[in-house]
Amino acid sequence: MTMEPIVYVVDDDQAMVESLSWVIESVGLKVKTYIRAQDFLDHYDPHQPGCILLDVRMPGMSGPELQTKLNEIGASTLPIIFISGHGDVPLAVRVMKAGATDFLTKPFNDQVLLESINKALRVDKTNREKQQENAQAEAKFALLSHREVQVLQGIVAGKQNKVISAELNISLKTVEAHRASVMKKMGVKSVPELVKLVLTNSVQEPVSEE
Amino acid sequence: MTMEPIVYVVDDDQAMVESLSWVIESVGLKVKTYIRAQDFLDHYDPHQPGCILLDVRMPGMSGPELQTKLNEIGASTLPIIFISGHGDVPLAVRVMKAGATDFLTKPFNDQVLLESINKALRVDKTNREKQQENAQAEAKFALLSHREVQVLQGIVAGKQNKVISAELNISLKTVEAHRASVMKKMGVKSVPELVKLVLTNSVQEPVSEE
DNA sequence: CTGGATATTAGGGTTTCTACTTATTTGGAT
DNA sequence: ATCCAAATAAGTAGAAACCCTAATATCCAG
Repeated sequence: MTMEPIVYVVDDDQAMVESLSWVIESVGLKVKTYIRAQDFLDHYDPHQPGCILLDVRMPGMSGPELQTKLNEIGASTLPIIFISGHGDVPLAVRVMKAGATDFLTKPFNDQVLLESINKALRVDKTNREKQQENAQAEAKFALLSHREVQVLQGIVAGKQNKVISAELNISLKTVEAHRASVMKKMGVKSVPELVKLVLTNSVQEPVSEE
Repeated sequence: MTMEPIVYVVDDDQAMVESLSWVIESVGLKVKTYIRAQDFLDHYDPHQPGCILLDVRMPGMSGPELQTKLNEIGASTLPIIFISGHGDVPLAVRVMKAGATDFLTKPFNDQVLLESINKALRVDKTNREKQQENAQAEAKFALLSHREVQVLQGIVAGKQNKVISAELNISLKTVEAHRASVMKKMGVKSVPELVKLVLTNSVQEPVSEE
């Protein structure tokens, strides 16, 4: 289920919106337009891949304000390309530092626009793939019981079963049972696979205090 | 050997340089100044922590040109804070996309400047720590013979010794010997440690966010 | 030529992990 | 109260890994 990406155009200038839509659709990309930032917020689907072409200056919620809001809610960070008619360097720098992928000043070349959109869509794609992997690892992790998590941490920390059993005050046999259960639930057949799964998916690591 | 960071000021405007130096030194930071980008290139030490305050427009090599050059040679990417007297949005966006940590337009508040410098120095510090760990791992890795590297890869891939021996067409006993040698040379006592060492140090990238 | 590093193999013993089965207890959820 | 998942634990057997010593062959450098 690889959804076709959508280029969201958020701009209050009707003529600009139509012009942008024409250019973007001319290369076969889907476009959805909003004349107010709030409209976008109300209707967008976090699971839909794509990117945002966002006007800086709009009545109501401004482009940068929308960016801040999207960053705050966190879920599904669509890449944002800002579009501005006036040269405001501090603003441009601020939104770039806040994670925007580009900041275009009018008038701009169609080629520049499309290039920027393509890059944003590529970024979104890799982000989503990463998130996907992560979600799957999290889902498996959620299946583990409290004890199993403790044992998992011991394994990843490189501790032997007997060490884990001593630390948790349970028998070696019990640790072995939990260990087998962990391997099965996490869907791996070797310790290195388990370690990789845990490390590359930002699952919590054992904090070895000393 | 934690060297004191140095704020490099690269600007052809003598008055500006003195003003910046005064502010930066007033909070106890060391400053070195250059009136030409080439001077900086000729004299800077990649091992010296710090950051660069870089004027955009200079006779000879411009600020962005220096940034490009530093990115090309790659080694020791000092965080760069650009300083500009004129509002050129496309330029600001370009250098930010190229990795600059900030872009200040004159006139700017001392507080803003110092805040930006502190952030750049923090970024540099974490980058260097990461590079340090990486270099140590690389050094250990370099000690391994060809065969040992092959066995290491097998281990990290989660293969059993007998599988590795079959793939390399050598006896199980030989694999065991190489395996022990690998663990010793890499300075680890368990497979999970080994996997972590390899995974977290195989590919390094400079950190750029806060 | 010789010493050192590397690669290869082996024996033998110890430790650890895995697989399979069985069984008791306990704390929630229905 | 009953049922179930989780935690606990034991046994047995075999596979795999670890540890130590030792031997042979090759190649390179001093």
